[in-house]
Amino acid sequence: MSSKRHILTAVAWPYANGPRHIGHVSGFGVPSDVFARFQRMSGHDVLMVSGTDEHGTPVQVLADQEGVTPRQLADRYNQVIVEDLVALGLSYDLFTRTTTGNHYAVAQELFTGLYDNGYIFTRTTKGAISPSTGRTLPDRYIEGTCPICGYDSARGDQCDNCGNQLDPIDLIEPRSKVNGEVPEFVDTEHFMLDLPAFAEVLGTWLTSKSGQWRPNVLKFSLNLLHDLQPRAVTRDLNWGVPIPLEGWSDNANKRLYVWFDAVVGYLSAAVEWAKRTGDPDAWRRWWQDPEAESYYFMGKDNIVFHAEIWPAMLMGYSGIGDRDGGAGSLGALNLPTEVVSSEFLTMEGRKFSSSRRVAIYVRDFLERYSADALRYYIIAAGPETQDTDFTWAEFVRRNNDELVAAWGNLVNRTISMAAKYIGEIPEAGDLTDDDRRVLDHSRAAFAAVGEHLDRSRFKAGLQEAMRTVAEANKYLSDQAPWALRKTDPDRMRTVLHVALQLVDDAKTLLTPFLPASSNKVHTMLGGTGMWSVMPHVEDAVDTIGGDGEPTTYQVITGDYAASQARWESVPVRPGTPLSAPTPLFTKLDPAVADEEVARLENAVK
RNA sequence: GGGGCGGUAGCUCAGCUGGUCAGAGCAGCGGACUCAUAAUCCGUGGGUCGCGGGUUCGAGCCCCGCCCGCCCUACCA
Repeated sequence: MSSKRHILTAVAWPYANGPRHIGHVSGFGVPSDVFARFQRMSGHDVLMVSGTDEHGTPVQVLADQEGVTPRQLADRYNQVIVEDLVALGLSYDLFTRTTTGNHYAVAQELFTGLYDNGYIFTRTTKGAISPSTGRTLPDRYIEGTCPICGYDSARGDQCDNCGNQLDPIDLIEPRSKVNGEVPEFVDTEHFMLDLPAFAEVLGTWLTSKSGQWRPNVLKFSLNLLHDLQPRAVTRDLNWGVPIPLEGWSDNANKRLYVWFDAVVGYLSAAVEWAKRTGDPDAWRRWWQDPEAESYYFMGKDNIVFHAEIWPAMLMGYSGIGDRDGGAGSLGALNLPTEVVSSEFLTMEGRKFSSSRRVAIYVRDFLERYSADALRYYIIAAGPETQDTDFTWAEFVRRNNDELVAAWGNLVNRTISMAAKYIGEIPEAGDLTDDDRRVLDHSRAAFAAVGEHLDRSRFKAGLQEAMRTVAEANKYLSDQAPWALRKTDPDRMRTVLHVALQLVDDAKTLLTPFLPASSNKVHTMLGGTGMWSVMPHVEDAVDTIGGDGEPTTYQVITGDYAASQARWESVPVRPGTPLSAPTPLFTKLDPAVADEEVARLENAVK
């Protein structure tokens, strides 16, 4: 902890086919931000990157349905998602998108490197295409009668009635879910990533992570090694990154498969970030220094890409694997230090489902409640190691009893008293054993909470931080400074000094979780300047969609180095003027829970 | 079908490599206090740890079988 580390915080790329719901941000968003903020406060060099994932069939299909181009659709949802993530206070160094010229170039470079080293080969496969467009028709978009049970709405990949896995070519009377036409099964040539060539190196690497990663991620990944198959990296589609090979690059209907380019985003975003800082090689400190660390945050549905496929791509590009060959022109690239996957959030007992509108969108949520209230709930009750259920009643309860009653009220009662009785932060007189003990505990909490956060145990970290809040409330009850006011004013001043110090420490401990409210407390305690810098939206310029003209788009970034926040107890300064505080959080009427559930029921109808 | 994860007090969840591990918070009940967004503090009842076997001196924690939920199964990021 003493030396400065380079820590890449790689956050899953939200797919730009709609607004994101609170399940999404509880998986990748809030935990990664808590981690990044904590590491920055600890003095480390953090690079936190992500962006919207905008290619692929789902975007294309949705765009067709709405009568817009995929690019227009991606633009729209990129914008929505950027606004939501900024509103949540997620401190990306760069949140960009996969449709930039920079991203195209880096994705193609990865492809080329893998190809040159012999890890990508072509294979002719039988695939369904839409006869009217010539595009790949994914299995899930094909419907027909199940050859096994006769169910007439079986999907191409699986029959929902009998549960059997299917091959779309076996469906009786297959039809496209997109437009009803009969799909055509044609021979089509695709590039494949030779995953089996990495089985051994992946196994060695994964095994070395034993005891470090969350066990479910590790077990799951190791198990996948038993049956690695080559995986297609191209599709018949014109919405995506062109294939950078002679004879293929101008094929309008053959593109890199969306997963391939999306996962390269972690690297391309780092490169883009470096260019923006004016030091184009700056990204190398996080990707090529052997001491640098990288943490990837995502939901459990993405483990295979982050613990298996992306590492294989990095190895292949770097010249590690069954076949020899050197590193590509960027040089060898670091493998993930840790893949931090969270489980899923359900919603009042049901799965989130955008199509059935069983969802609470980030935007709707933040219109009515604060970002910190949501952040608090996600960390305190979110799906860190197992699926958890979001209920409005529990949200209201946590907000009212924990945020408002415990923390908000501690801030309020302490500063109120100090402001009313003294008007400034008082000097401490002689400290009693009780004073010293509670101050020691508070200081010790930095190591305890920090240990949890460094190991991505956010729930435990928050609990530990909130314990100091409870201790401070107890301290006030025990010492009763309001009663000392008449009997022993000097002692009262000491008690309030100690209490204010506890509040200040708790504010620091809670900063990674609740940055906006910690900033408020900083100000209330007479602090000036910016305690913990929040992200902002900024214009960037690049070519978009791979075609010529440079365009302006918006990115999330921030000058986080300007933050004063450090992971340590800082003595409060006696004499600092204090004024009556304003409430830190809003208490919610319990009726809110019923209203929100009703709103959800109506949406479902 | 195969694989992964989970099923612990009324509710939401902790319990890492088997031996105070039967816990926390909330809700309930009783009390204290009044500085504070009626907030806070103290005390207290409550569980056959999904079901059935097994290993062990000892098992929520290990093994086997079953039931239920969720996720993945590589063409819904």
